Amino acid sequence: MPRRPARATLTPMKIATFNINGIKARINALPDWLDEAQPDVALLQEIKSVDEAFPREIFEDRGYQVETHGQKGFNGVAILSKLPLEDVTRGLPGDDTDEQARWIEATVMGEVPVRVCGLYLPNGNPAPGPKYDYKLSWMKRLETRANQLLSLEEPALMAGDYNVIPSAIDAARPDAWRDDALFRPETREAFRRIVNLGFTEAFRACNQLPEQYSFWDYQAGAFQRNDGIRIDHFLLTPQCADLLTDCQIDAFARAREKPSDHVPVWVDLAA
DNA sequence: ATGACAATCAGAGATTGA
Repeated sequence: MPRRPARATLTPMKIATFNINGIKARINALPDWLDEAQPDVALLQEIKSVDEAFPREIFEDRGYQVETHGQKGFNGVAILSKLPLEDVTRGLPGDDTDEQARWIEATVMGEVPVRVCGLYLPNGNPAPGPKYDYKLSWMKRLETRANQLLSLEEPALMAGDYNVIPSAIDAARPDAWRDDALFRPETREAFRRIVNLGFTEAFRACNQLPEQYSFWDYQAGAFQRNDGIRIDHFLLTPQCADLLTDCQIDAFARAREKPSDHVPVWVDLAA
């Protein structure tokens, strides 16, 4: 991780990503984690709710501005922010026929403004097949947006559930995932293509240890056996990476009452 | 080899997820 200390004049900004697997099902676990972790910004995926049904008061009462991009039953993303948000946009550009709610952007107005993009990348199983084709085409659109963000030369990040296991070290049993849409070579190649444009993958910039996961299946005691995968990521532009001071996974959230199958991942930025 | 688990919509069981 960057050794340079945070600039003393700037307050740390904690930005988290969390696939909550349904806001209705996480109506207690999410507020409990927010109260404990105190992120300034939380990017949420799989709210599985239309905008009108999202319980925004729970979060507004805690001082968060709430911006949602929902749909009925599946998918859906949101941003909670204690700092003002500007220029909120919804939907990943590049395909007007795509009706799935998987992308939301806003500028967080801290001392240093940071453009944040919350994403829920398609799962893609079964692969090969139309769902996998959709995943790869979505990643191509993501690459286009990533290039646009880089060209601004400003602090920006893209974070969320990428549904990508970047490397074998990021799975407890990589061989079990070889043919899966989350780990197929084309998936990893598409992810690398984006990272290699010039992004910093925040977790691996801070931590090279194995057995660091952000998802465990609900079945067969996967969490208890730490049979997990790391699929929730932060990609930072160079100007954002300059602000990075820490990135951690709140694995403890998986041991709580009625947990999501994902846990929060967060960065600290000197912004 | 299969199912195991959870959530949603709907109001049973199919679909989706990873």
